[in-house]
Amino acid sequence: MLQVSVLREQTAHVLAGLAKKHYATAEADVATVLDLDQRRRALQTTNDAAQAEANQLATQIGGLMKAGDRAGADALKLRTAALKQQAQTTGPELAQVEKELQQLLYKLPNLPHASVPEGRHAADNEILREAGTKPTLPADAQPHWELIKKFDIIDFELGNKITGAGFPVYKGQGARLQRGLINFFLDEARAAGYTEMQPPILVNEASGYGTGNLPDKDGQMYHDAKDDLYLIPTAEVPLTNLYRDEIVAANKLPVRMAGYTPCFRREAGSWGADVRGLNRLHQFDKIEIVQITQPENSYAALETMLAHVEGLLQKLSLPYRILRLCGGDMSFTAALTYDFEVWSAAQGRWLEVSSVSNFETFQANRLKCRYKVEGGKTQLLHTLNGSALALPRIVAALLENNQTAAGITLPEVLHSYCGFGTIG
RNA sequence: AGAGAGGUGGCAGAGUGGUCGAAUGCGACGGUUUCGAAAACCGUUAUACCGGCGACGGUAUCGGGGGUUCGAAUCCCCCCUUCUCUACCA
Repeated sequence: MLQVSVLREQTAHVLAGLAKKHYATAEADVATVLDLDQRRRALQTTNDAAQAEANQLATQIGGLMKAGDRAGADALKLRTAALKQQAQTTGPELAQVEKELQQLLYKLPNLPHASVPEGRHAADNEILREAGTKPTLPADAQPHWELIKKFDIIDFELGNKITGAGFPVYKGQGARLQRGLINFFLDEARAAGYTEMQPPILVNEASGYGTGNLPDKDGQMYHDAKDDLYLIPTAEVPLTNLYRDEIVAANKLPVRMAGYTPCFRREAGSWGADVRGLNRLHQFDKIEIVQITQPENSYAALETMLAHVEGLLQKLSLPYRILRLCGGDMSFTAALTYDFEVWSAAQGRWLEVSSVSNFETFQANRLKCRYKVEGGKTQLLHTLNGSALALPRIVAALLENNQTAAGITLPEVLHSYCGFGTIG
């Protein structure tokens, strides 16, 4: 959520940013925000003054009552009754204006960083670099959805039976590969200075709002109506919300956390042709890294996260490329996002396996996540996160890129983690 | 899941209708003292919003929300949560 003060003091900058994100009704919405803000402040000034008078009268009445002057007290009560009546209209009016303001602010996306390229679609993303060697596959190479059947390691039919589409069952070496990858990613994160965390995978409504998943993406999360809890779409939600309503001590900064969790996404409306196999699932495993930093350090932190993810892909010997997302393709909450894609050789396409973002104060403002600067004033922190990494597409690329007549040859680094070097 | 008891500032812990944003202690910070430190003493020590160039003033917040009242930390209702006992379970 953007800060009203920023809209008020840097209106032109805000409008330019929203335009870069292709937010259609920027002019009108910003004007409305400013208008609501002005009305809100005027109403609060009026209300506060009335409340101050009422408080003063209440004290006087108390004094009169104690002195036994019932008539005097009753006289003052006439005035408080009038104030009360006034409050009955201005009070709800203020609440209404605040609510409208809040709802409109929830609708406005974050402003993009200066380095974000112009553009509307994925095709406009800037390719930062490409690395690794694309493998030359044998003539009878198969896509991963065939390979998993051939080696009997991931079973979609069984998942259909016990749950539904998009909930695969990992079997034998498939399950062990999952476990090995999870451990590998967690160990790497720990070595890079991230504290391993195991959060709940159901969160309450306030947490959904804190990271910006609500109200924007309400339909994308699984929701348990009975207890009003949401299944997390990413560990970003519980981990970042650990710092909701906190004033973080300066010596605890930067916060660095890593967590493995299953992730749940309804993917409403996006179930289509090119989402076969492991490309898109309702449940998948992911290791997420989260940082909370002082504003002046957040872009340096983003670079370290980028380097960390890049190192993982290099250790897995997967060909990859890094994209800087354009304004139109970035998420609602991000100020700057780098996507990592790996080459899925049999599909002949790039698969997104990680998204690393700086949210600046956008989440922190909702979260009320702050620290104290010199002089004792509180200031919003910056939040960042990235996948390090999401498993299914990594598995897809590992299977496709490393298929040989003898089976799937796993990269060296995974052998000890999995307890085997070859699938098949 | 049933019964009972609680949730107050960074922590501990008073306060059961008015002068309470809240005693006291601890901790932390600043100062005095000291060669330095400890001890002692003095002082400071929540957050958000509104008004003001500022000094400062105002409003709200005692788990959350609603209500009663001129006035609520204190009374009433709902929710969340913690502890004890019972039940259950990995």
